[in-house]
Amino acid sequence: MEYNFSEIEKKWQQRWTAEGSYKVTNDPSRPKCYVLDMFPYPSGSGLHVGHPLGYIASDIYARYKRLKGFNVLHTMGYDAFGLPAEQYAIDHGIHPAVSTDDNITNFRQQLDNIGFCYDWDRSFRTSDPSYYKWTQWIFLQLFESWYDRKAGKARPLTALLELFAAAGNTAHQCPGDPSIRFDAAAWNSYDNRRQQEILMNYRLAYCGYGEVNWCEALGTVLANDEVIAGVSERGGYPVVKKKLRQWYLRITDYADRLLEGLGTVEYSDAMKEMQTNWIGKSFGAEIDFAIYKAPPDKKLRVYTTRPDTLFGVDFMVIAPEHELISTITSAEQRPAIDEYLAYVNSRSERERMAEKKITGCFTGAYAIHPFNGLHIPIWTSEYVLAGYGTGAIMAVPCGDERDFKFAQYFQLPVTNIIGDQYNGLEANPTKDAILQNSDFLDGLVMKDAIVIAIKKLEEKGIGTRKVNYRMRDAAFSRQRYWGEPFPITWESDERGEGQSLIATPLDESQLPLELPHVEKYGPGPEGEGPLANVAAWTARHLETNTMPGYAGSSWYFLRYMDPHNDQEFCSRAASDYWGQVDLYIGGTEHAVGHLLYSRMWTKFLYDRGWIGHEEPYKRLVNQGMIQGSSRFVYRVELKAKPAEMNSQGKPALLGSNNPIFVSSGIAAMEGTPEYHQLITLAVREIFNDPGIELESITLTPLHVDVNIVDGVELDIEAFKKWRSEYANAEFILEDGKYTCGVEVEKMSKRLYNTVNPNDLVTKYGADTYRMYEMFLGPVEQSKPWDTKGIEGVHRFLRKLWRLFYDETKGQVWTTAPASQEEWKCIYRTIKKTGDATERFSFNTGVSALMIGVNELIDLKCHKKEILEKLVIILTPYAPHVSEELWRLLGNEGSVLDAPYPAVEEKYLVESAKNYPIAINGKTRTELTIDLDATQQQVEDIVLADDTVKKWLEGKPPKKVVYVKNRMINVVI
RNA sequence: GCGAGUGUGGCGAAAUUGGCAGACGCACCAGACUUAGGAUCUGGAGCCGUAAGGCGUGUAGGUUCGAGUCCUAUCACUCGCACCA
Repeated sequence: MEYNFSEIEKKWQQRWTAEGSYKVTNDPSRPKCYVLDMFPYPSGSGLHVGHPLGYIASDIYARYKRLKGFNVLHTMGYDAFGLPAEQYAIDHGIHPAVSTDDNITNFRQQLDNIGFCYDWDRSFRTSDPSYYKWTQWIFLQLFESWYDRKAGKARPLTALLELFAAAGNTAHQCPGDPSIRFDAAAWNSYDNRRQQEILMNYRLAYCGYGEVNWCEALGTVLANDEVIAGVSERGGYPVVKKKLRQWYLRITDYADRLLEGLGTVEYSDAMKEMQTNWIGKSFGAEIDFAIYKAPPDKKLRVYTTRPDTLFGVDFMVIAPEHELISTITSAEQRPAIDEYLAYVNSRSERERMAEKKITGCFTGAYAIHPFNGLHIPIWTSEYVLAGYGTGAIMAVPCGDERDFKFAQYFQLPVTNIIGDQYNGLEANPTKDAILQNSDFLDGLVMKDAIVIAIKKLEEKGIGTRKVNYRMRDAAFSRQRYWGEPFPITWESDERGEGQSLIATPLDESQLPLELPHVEKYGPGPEGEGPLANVAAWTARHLETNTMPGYAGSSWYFLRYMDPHNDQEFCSRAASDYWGQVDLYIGGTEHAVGHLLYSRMWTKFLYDRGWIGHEEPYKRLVNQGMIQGSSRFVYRVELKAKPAEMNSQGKPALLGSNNPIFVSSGIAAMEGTPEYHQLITLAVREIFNDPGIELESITLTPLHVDVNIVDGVELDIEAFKKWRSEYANAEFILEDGKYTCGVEVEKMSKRLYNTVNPNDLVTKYGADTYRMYEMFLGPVEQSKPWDTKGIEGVHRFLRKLWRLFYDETKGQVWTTAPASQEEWKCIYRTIKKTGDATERFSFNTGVSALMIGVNELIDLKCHKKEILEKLVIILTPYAPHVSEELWRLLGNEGSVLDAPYPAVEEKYLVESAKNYPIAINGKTRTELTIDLDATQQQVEDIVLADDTVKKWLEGKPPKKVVYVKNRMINVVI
């Protein structure tokens, strides 16, 4: 009876499904564990071996926790809405609903093959109306809520209305526009249109005009995290700034709590760092500078984190978009400024990013230093961004690199306020220097001076302490088809003014607002979404934008807890039971996008009392990326010398019809005489013509499908079949083999370096495949895929099988009682495997199992009472073979619910230890000594040893270091 | 430029706290069984050296009885951010 993995796996997958073995119930009487994968966008190219890495890790952990007695929630769904799905559909001319369907079918089949323990009854896709009904519902709650900064939490808008009616907004500054101020009387006098305008500036989901990242090629706006270096993350198309009406999430109001929350979760430091940087909190001051010869109410307000350098200011720089620029520019500078602004306008975001040259222009205006009255020239330059701080800075060239370069370029004088800490050649951004030339700050260390400067500025009423964030409110609308429609209609106000439409929420009873099926989903008119082309849609005055991809993924983890509830997004009982996700596994690419948004939504739902916890993911593990290991063949095109001219008198091109490939070792010699000679000889043989002389050789490396390469050796027959044009290819070999070149690249179909899990499962089985992915190395680590080692893991499972059944002898397991040594072996294995699984060190978990099996083979142990424990601890890693063996041993229930064996420590305690004996730190010998030996006993034993005596050469040792249960070191 | 991370045999890696460096596996070598072996089993193996022994965790220092692990400097690679005042 041999290990027939394909039969075993098929059998158990069917039975587990039929028996509902993975069905999870919300059972508050049992301890819970929630293990979640970042759900995939079902791409058209299906899964390659890189994708399941995290899924296998979480599956092992989920199964392990189940054996440990936890009620484990583990399920899977699809992030089906969004730009990639729509783009794929457009590229392939298939409706996104159809392509998404097809892709999901394919994904599901691939996932099922690997044997995951998902409760598929809880699965959904974000594009299901029954799901996005609740995405829309949460959006409406965001729309109807504001952030009460005093209370530090979101509250319903109705509470704000009461506050306004009673006391205006004096106690609750308007987050959207701080200049909006009114008392109760004013509020009550406003008409509905004005009141709605004001409320829009408070809503957590709001609509406004703003500079957005507009991508013409994709025909939509993108969030900041979807734009990389001036081009779109998807497709790499140019992105420009454009003013458009957009929906936003007021995530900036959650900036502080998103930062604080990082202290309560277990994410990697790198992940926390990325989020912290993205939020970009900085502490500083806003300072008002009077402008020379300007009316006193026209002040130049700058933001600085270094108010201590106030006396080092040599010039001011304002952003080209700054509102003051038109009013302060002097007559003689006007032409230069106009020209400069035109130049800035002509530059795309991309150009600015790519070529960072120093540009700028003097406005002709001067600011007045509030303490020494000096006149400070005001410049404008691209390097000051309109969107951050006040869009204006005070430039301190001796302390800031950019200011310094600017000063140098325009030959502006530099004031030194830090003495010999400034060398005149570059700026020194230190905070530790002692200030000079700084009036009341003289003699202070800079970091202490910051506080003092702010205090003085506040006293004089020309500055205030100010916290700034780099993070902007998140753009929340897309001018695309394949997303959740906004449950919003645009109603004209009571005066029927077409220009001032009021965003009006649909009633909850009208949800879900279903996405209409359309045949064509091209862009609508004037930057509007495709829905603007749907007459039935526009007739209802419905919002024509759709929500971005991250809307549905911001709360999906809650839906798994209560997936079929059509009264609520998730009952409070369900979310209270399952609580936080205990383990969340996914890639780093979602570090700032998805994770920040879902953290914000969770905090919001918590604020409003719908759930009881405010951080969604307690522990986050980022699986590494599996890179592709590409293989290359080297094609040569050869030009023969004139002696070989053909009938037309042109040099013959050899290898253009029947391609010729040289092995990588030969290709590597390119350019050497040996290379030329070797190829010439080979070509003479191929064409059976000893007269051929080559004039030139052109070498082209080409990607070849990794699946027809064994290690680096090309399967030539498979290669000829791979492409019809290679059917008659010729090969110049090395040692009778064709060796391919190797390079590590991203895994992608285009590079022919993808490996499909299905192929490996067919060849070795799901259990082998699962274990091999884990055996590759730590989950968090990125590494190139290499199929080579999978045989070793497969061999392990076959060796395991032979502990139970032998090909010739049949059953070899017995019910004989186990020996002391066998117990010791199994308990050691249980301990090591369990510990490894607990700390996500799945590669060492696999190796602990291998060691255990090797030892049991050495012990010739075939005892049921030992083997059945082994089978249980193997279950998380290789569930199919474990279940099969478990049943063959005569057990009744499923191994999936067997109790994880406890470690009996008594079998593991030792009375003596084989100590390494080191001389001066170098191990020279070993001695077995009782664990409770005293220092004196140890010294006596060690010094009597022949090897030690030899090294001592008769002299007494300086010292004998004895660390119990570790080692012994003799110092000479 | 700034921030984070990683450097260990031919290869993937291991070494929870400073205590036998290289577990486990791949590839490799030798042998056994075989008509055969890309099956299976047994054994070998970091490098140099016949051996004794020496050298070994990117490089150079340091702390320590003892360093892959801690400290300082430096190099290389990977990732993230990139005019954020």
